[in-house]
Amino acid sequence: MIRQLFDALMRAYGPQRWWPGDTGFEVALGAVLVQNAAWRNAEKALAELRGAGALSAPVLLSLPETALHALLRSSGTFRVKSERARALAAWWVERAAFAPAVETVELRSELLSIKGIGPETADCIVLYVFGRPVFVVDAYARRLLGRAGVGWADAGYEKLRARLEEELPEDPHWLGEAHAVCIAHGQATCRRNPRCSECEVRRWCVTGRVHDQ
DNA sequence: GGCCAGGTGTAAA
DNA sequence: TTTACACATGGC
Repeated sequence: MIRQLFDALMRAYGPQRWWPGDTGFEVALGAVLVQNAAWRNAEKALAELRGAGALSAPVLLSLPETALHALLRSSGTFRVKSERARALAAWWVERAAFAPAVETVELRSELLSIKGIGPETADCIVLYVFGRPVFVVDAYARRLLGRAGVGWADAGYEKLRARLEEELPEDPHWLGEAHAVCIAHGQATCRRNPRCSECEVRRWCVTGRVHDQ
């Protein structure tokens, strides 16, 4: 049932080519910068960093605090994110090269031990940077499942993630697309308007289709 | 002007 | 274990 819902969404929205980024570090940094921010604004900060030649961990670490603040300003909460970006960069310099040899569970807990990396951000990195099969639980996924009538949609992060990973393919590419269509669908439907909860997801429950036609 | 965006850490009950 | 709040910019 969950599997079929995602399949329907994937058919409706098509391949998403997500997550964007030229390097692993850029993708990981993007996951930090998008925290509680619109992607558009996170992207601006990444562009600023690129312009400054600071889209690499060692260079980012070498920047004075004030310079980093200025570059990250457009992503919001820039003082907080400067510290988080640095913590990530420090881990990157030290550990990223060893990551391929580390078990997924271990890699995940390493990332979670970095200050400023919580479960969602860690899973984005584990999935999109290191290609491990994890389901990224975000607000969109939660809302989607809730509207589809999934009873355990409001369970805690770990519980929800485990349950979804149990039911879905253990395939990083598929799970990446699954996360991406949650976002595509979430952004295509109104976030607050209650009518939207009567929208495509509910219709899917009846017709097996996300969109008409 | 007000509300919100692909969250997390901390403090307090 | 749960809840409340700070963090701060940019778009609508």
